[in-house]
Amino acid sequence: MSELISHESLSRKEREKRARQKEILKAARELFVSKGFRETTLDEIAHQAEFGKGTLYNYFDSKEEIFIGIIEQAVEETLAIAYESIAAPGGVREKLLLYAHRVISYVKDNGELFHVIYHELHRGDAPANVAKLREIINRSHGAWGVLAEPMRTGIDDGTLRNCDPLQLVVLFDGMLRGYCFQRFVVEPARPDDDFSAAAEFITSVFFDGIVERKSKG
Amino acid sequence: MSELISHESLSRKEREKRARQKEILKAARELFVSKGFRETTLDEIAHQAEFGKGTLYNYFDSKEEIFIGIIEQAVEETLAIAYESIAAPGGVREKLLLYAHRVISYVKDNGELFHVIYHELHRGDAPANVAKLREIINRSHGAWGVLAEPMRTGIDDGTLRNCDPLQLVVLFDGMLRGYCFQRFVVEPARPDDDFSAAAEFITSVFFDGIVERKSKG
Amino acid sequence: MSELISHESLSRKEREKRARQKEILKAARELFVSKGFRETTLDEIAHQAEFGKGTLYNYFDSKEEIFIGIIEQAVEETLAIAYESIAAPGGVREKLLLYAHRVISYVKDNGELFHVIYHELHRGDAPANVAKLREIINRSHGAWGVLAEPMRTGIDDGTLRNCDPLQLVVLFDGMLRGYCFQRFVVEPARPDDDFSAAAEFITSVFFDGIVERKSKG
Amino acid sequence: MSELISHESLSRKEREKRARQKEILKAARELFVSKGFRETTLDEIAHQAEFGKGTLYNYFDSKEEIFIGIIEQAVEETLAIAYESIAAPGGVREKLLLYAHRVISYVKDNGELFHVIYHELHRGDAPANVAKLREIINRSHGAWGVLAEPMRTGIDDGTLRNCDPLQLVVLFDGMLRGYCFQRFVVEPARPDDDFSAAAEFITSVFFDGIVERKSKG
DNA sequence: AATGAATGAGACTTCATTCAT
DNA sequence: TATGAATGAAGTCTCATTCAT
Repeated sequence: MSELISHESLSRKEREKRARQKEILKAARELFVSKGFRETTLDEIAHQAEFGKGTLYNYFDSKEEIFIGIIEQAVEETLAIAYESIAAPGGVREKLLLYAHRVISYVKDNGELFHVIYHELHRGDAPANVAKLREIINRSHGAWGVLAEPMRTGIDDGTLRNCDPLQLVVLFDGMLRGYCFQRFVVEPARPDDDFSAAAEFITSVFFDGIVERKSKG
Repeated sequence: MSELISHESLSRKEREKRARQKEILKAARELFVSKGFRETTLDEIAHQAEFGKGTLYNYFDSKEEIFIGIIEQAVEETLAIAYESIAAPGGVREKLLLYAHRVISYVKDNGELFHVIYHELHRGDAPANVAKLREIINRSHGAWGVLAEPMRTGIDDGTLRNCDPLQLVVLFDGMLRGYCFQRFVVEPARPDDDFSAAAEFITSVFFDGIVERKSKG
Repeated sequence: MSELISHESLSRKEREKRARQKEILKAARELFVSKGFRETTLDEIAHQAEFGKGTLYNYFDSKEEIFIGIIEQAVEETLAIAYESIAAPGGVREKLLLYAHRVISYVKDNGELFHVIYHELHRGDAPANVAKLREIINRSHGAWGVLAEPMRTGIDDGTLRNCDPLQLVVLFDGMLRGYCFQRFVVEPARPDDDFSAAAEFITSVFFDGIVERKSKG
Repeated sequence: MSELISHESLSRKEREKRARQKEILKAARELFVSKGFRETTLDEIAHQAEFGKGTLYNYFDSKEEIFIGIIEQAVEETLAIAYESIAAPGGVREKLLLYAHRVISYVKDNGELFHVIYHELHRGDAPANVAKLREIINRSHGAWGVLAEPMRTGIDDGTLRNCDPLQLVVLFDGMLRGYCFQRFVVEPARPDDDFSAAAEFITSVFFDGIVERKSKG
């Protein structure tokens, strides 16, 4: 029994540590997103997380480790969206429609997170953690690979034009990011409108193009 | 006459001042693009521009003013691309194809410039120059408006689907940015391939969609 | 009876407390000697002593108190060496020879302990414990006084040159420290050689000088 | 002529830089000696040197570089003393007597400088500059080698006992350091007495020993 | 007009000490 | 009593900006 207790107590400690880490990441994430990584000070993070400055160092080795933690979170979330989407019932179109939905919601809630991340990731002065970052970046781009699968299926069964499926994913993703940027960054004040319609419109443009087709013959 | 002379001399001075400013902007631009705004020091800019550090302050009031100068340059260039594109002969499709060309070349040559700019522009703690920046941002988004014109024409004459033309521009631009990001940031090492083909492919997807059409039957 | 019990229990407690203090001092001493006082953290001491960090404060009021404890130990040991030496059978020469032996062994085993202590003791910004430190320092220099006794005897009975006996002790001690510094700090890698011979040589130089004497003639 | 001017101006700049470096070293040296290296803050050095904190970094890359600068100074001075001493007219005894004089004066003026230096030099966590420090340390011990020369001469011509000359230097130096420690550190308050007599006494003990010799018989 | 040495606010990080459990 | 998470003062170092030359 003492074993159980000790096990439980260890588990509780570990759980509490994880919880604190998440709290800190949450606070830092908000600030990083609204101000950028370099522009956010540890004092601000500590204040936002309602901890003392030194306490942060009990959970992360450096400011950079906090940033890496956030990136890991975001990458996991991105991958989750991709996997959820391809698990949707139906064909490619249905899956991408769901993906569009999810991405728009995600960006709406998380703002410029990806912008900040890309900004920091792709710079020359990558710090000591090059190896870890490389791995994370690769995982991140893995989301494209996940979505490429149903695309390939569509190509193989003759539903879609014959071309590089990864390329197609990139273009679709590009349209989504473009939309989100214009919608949430350039015109953030506009009241929420129908994001479902937006997702459908984008998906429609991607599959059918923008040329008007006199249906009927 | 002394007025004339003084006027001429002032004019020469003015011209020289502009020339110096451009040199500084050129140096700063290279550094900002490769290292980011915060990470570039005035020492580095001064060294790259082959001026003394103090001299920079004879041409710009602050580091931020230099950044604004670069943004202005970039916005002008972006607008120029938009105007050139819509001036191309032919219909919407030809104009957008040219735009795709131009954007890909531009990003290839200027790297992450836009990334850095967006990163800095859309931050909460915009400093004293809010007004000036707002104006620049608006001009920047003006490029979308320029491209929206031919789009509207296409819609009006029934060639294109009936929808918000600005929205369409945003999606097309998004595909281009997505492609460029994947091509120049994620896979920068890949040898240059046929960018014309890429531009045509993207334009084709945009106009015709990705669905395979059994032409005729 | 309860008094007795309580007294006994207190006594046991007291004994245990002393034991714990010694354990802590032992751990701290090793670290202070190899890393210096300022460079050793309480975390390291706690880990080395296999106690929790907070527990240390049940036995010492501050990091500085730990250091003082170590100094006290060292001073006691130094005095012990002095007293042992003068208790040796024989005359001044035999006593000092034993002292040389002891000091060399002690420095060999305790490394730079004295160096660290002197370094910390003789600083301008002596903290709150000035009084206590002064007292300890005086005790420490007392070792010289102890050794001065047989020296004075030698002077009085005409065996040694007539001069200040304390001065002589200081010079002899200096030679020993010089030897130890060169032997254990400058050339620590050299394999152990005959320290007895060294002690004898030093003692011989001190008593007889370095001038070659044509014995007899 | 412009060449000459430019050459002169460069030289002036260089000279001024050296002068500033020396000012900073002077200020830092005083503080390091009285408080120790770790205990002296950059703010204090800056204040003592009457410079802004940032200015120090125009002349030294880090606090550690300042310390290294001081060590280099001290080592040069030590070597100078050694070389001056062996250049003195007369035999070994006269040379060592001069050395004793010089060392006592030097320690009187520079206090615990060497103590601080040794303390910092011989520790485990030697920083990045291991190579440079090693070289400096070796130069420093070179002073012993310099003094060993006349010692060897004395041995060779039969004046001195046959033994390792370096060993002898170490012992003589030890006596001097011991004397200085007792005189300037332990009893700093004592009014200046006759240091010449002290130097002569120490030299006499070293050469002749402390045993009373019934001259004549 | 050109320069770069001087400046000090502010950044990240460490660590002795406290205190709730 | 034993613990170690929490704390914030204090340390080193950076860099945009100023100003005397």
